Amino acid sequence: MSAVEEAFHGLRRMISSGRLGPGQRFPPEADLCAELGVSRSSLREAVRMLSALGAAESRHGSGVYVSALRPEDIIGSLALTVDLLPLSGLLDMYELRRVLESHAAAQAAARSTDDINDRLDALLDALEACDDIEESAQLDSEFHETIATASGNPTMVALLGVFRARSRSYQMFGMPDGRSIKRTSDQAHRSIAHAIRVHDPVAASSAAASHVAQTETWLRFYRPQPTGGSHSTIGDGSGGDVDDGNVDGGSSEASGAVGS
Amino acid sequence: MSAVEEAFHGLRRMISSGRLGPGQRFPPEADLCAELGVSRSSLREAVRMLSALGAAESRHGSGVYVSALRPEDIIGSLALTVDLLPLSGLLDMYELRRVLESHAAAQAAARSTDDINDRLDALLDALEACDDIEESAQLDSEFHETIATASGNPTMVALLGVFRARSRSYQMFGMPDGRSIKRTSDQAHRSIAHAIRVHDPVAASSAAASHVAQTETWLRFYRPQPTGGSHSTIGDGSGGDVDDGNVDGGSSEASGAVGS
DNA sequence: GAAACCTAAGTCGTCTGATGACTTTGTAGC
DNA sequence: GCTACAAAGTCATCAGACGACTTAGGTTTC
Repeated sequence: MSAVEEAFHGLRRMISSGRLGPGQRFPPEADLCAELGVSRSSLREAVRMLSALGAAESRHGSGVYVSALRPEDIIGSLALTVDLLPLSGLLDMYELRRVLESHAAAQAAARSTDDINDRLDALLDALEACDDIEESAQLDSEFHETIATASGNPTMVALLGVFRARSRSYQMFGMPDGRSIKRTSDQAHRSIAHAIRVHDPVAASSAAASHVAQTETWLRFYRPQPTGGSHSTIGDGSGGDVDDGNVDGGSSEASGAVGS
Repeated sequence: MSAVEEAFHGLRRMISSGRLGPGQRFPPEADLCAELGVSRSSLREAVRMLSALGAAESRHGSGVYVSALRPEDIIGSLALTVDLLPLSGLLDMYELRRVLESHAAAQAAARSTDDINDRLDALLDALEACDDIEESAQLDSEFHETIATASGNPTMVALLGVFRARSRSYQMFGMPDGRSIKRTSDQAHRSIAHAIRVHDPVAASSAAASHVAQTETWLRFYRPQPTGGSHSTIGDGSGGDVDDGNVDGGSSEASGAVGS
């Protein structure tokens, strides 16, 4: 095992063994080097890995700390890399998103309060009145996040957040049929919100599933122009019912707009 | 922005802009340092981050390469850190697992072939005949992975694999009622496999959901002894219907056994 | 001519030392 | 008590050197 791997697993073990708990501070770099038997460079690379994965956090001048170790922290670490996936892979993710979003809507319907329902309605009012592409994307995202939060599972919020962040790179509302797409999307949102308000989990679930599936279809057939550039599609020949022909992959730099 | 972050985003942009595609090689370290304006140490830390997240791969003597950028690659990077989560967080993840496992079973039921059905039956025969805790865990895991694979979505396979890897740290079959638990688990597996064989997605879905929920209940109330040590539970006061009282968190070092 | 071997260049992996920046703590002064 | 300041502790970054590994190309051998 290389020096960096050695250090990485050593640090990891300090947490998994219970020696260090969430929020606690690691010993100083010098001590860690001595204990793990590696140089400072290698140790630092190992710490970077742990912090990229959301399990540790380095504070300049203070020390290296174990993160809070909430599932959200770990899952959130995906956010910076899902952006890099080509579109063909994104479609696989949409199947997961559809299932989870649907479940979240059902849970939200079972547990919704007046506060939540009012907030959802307010967001939809603003969204329908909104003409700006970027702002629409933001409101759309908040709508879905509110539902996820209402479902009561922070891990779900984080995972759906990651999926949503990825979608944002596509100019869905900016596509040729943008206005028509947005109208359809607005209606779907109303259906979901209504089902949640009347505590109908089954209706909420299917409305959400249908909404995500619709978005997926737009993505697949309209082939939106990515905003940051494009790279070649990778061939993973196992997409199930996913027609992964020569769909071009792309990725986000400028933040575009999204319909989801 | 710090030097390492600068470098990290620079590297990331090389991919997202389309300048480098999956499998392609980055310029040598020296060139990257010059282009990004950072020292070699900082650059290397940035590369480590990217590789920890599954987006790049460094090969000694050869160069740094962009990964295949399949969703599995990215999601698989979670495997090394979910082990660190305390039990309270794990229960949130089980809700996601239940939903996804259930969906995968339904998809598998719709698409199962003779090969798959035979393989599932063979695994269950072996599992029921098996007395060794560790081997049981392995067979159990293969059973679930086969179903996920049959569902046709590699991203799902990867995500469920991550969840499963985490479960393995708990000695479920080794608990006081281990034999009884394993019998119940075996029966549930048979139900799932049967529903898949007869192409009944609804039955497969509910059988799988029920199986995961059962496992979740065992985990929550039996409080298995973690094998590697334990750390204090973190309080996230938002577990939905999850009763996150003073359940002790733990983590894996020795590979224990699992029922799932 | 083909295969095996060898050599050299290119590249990453690791270590060491030095300097700067930031945080924290304790102390002195008011 | 509060502020200001100084000192110690800690991480951030850079630079240089050497070793290990891979790759490519040429050479030898059969």
